[in-house]
Amino acid sequence: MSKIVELAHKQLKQAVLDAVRAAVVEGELPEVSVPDFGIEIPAERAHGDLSSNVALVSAKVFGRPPRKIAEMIMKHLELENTMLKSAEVAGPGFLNFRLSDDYYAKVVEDVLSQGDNYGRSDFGKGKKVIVEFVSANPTGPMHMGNARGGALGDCLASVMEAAGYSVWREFYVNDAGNQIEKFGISLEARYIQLLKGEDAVEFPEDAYHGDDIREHAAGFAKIYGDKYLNTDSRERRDALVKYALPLNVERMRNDLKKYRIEYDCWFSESTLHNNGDIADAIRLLSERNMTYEKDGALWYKASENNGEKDEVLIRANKIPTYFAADIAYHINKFKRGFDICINIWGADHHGHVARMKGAMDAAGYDGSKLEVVLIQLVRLMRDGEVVRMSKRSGKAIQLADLLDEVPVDAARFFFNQREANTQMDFDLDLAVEQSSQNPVYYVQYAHARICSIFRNLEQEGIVPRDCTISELSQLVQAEEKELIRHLSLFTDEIVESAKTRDPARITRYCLELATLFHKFYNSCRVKGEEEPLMQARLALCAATRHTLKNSLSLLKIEAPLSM
RNA sequence: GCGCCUGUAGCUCAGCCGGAUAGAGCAUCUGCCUUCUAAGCAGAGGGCCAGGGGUUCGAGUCCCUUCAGGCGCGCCA
Repeated sequence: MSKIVELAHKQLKQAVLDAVRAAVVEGELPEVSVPDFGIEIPAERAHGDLSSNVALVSAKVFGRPPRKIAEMIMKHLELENTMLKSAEVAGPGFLNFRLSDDYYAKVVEDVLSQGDNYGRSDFGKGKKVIVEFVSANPTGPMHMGNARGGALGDCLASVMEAAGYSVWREFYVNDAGNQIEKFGISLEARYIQLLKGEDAVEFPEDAYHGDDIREHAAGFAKIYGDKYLNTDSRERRDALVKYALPLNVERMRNDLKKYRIEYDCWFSESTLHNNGDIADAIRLLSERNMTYEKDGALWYKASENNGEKDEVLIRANKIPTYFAADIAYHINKFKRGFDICINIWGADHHGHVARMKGAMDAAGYDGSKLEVVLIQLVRLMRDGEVVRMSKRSGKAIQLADLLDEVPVDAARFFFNQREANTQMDFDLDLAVEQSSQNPVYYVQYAHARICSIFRNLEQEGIVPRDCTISELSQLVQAEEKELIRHLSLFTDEIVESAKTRDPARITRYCLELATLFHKFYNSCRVKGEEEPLMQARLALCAATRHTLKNSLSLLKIEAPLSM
């Protein structure tokens, strides 16, 4: 909470408790402790600025009707020296409070004094958080799910940073295991087909059919010619993978960079295979009596640790499973000292969540520190119909396809409009539309409008100056108060967003802020007002601009100076 | 079959720890530019909160149940 909001809440709570005490002393209420009560902002503005349900929740312990209790508290309320102006009893027993004008003035002053830092807090107390997201399979291009996961994961990371966590962004590169084997088989088949004709070998049905595989094979052939045509298959595949994999990873890195995502670390799964981490993890589980052998494979007792059934760690062919590697990877994260490990996964992996957490417990780590945010399917919509095919590849839509059509600002905003765990349709027509219907432009327009006000006044030689609290207290119109009230909630919104791991709250906050500014703009003029009021409104504009910019920067969306 | 998620206006979605008359945007209709950006604002219509039980001062919100949709239940990742 911003410190002004926090102070107002504290004062309200104290005033209520003092009033209850006074009523007890007078013998009007029995001497029992008041249950924890809430302070909230009433949906209906006529109900005041803040409202408390203290009388409703304490009806039982006091043995009086809520309304009566509210009236008693009201009678003893002492609001002097607080930022609360008045109070009244309403409805079934709510106590409704009004905030003083200088409360609003202080909020504006507070925002301005914090500037680019407004909204940041130390809620997270510097706890170390790792957010692992996208982690797309490096055997091919990234798809729509990765696009959504990227926008959400990156924004969640930013939000947690702003909420006072120490955040680490990581991409887990699955450069080992079965899918790499399949990648090699696919490349090999295309390589041979390229050199000896399409009919030379049959392309395996379950291999990767994308054009990117052919392109890699061609690129490889250009360098090595037929050098690997007659070598041992193993050697050939390894060479092909060694050539193509870095190219794929590099492409992902570039695409994500275009998408404004940069990682602190690209963590290779292969290092876990090579440095003994996987063997160590399996040994650890075995020592803790969590494994057994059956049918030539080594099994992990998942069913004893939150899993639905037991899982194979080492196949009969002695190759560890993906699950084994993933256990080692997460142990590695814990060993690196992260207090919270957040993974952004596709919802199709949800079956994996409980057993992964269970595996951490089984290995002697705290599985509850591992959190998974699941992302549901995205459908791309054009003209009201689902788009399945990519124009460029004829296959599934890729992240790169999306960015060909949709500005990064729009893509990032749209993906952050919905909670992760709900299916969403991405409206292509809307995302590219440069009009008020497009929410991104609506928000950016508000920012550009504010900048324009400053430009215009500057041309007339008017320079914004610091205002006194009493000058800022002239901001008393309904539209001004609503705007300020929303500014005051920003810090809290970020904290809430971090707590619930839900960055979608930020886009909603931006939209609401833009709306309130547009309303203010239409009903209050800045230019041409008396100097003190004009300066006070300029201050409000500046505070709004900071808050808009800060919230957009959490989403890594530009705040344009003009449009 | 079992498990997870979802169901709120014609459409897309909010609804905070259970609070007062359930809110936005889009779409539809009506107004507002000689004054700081009309990419804006003001107003109107539109609801069995999927259905049914329960918990309590009070339920869109919590519990049970039915229905509908999505996903998952590999020595795949």
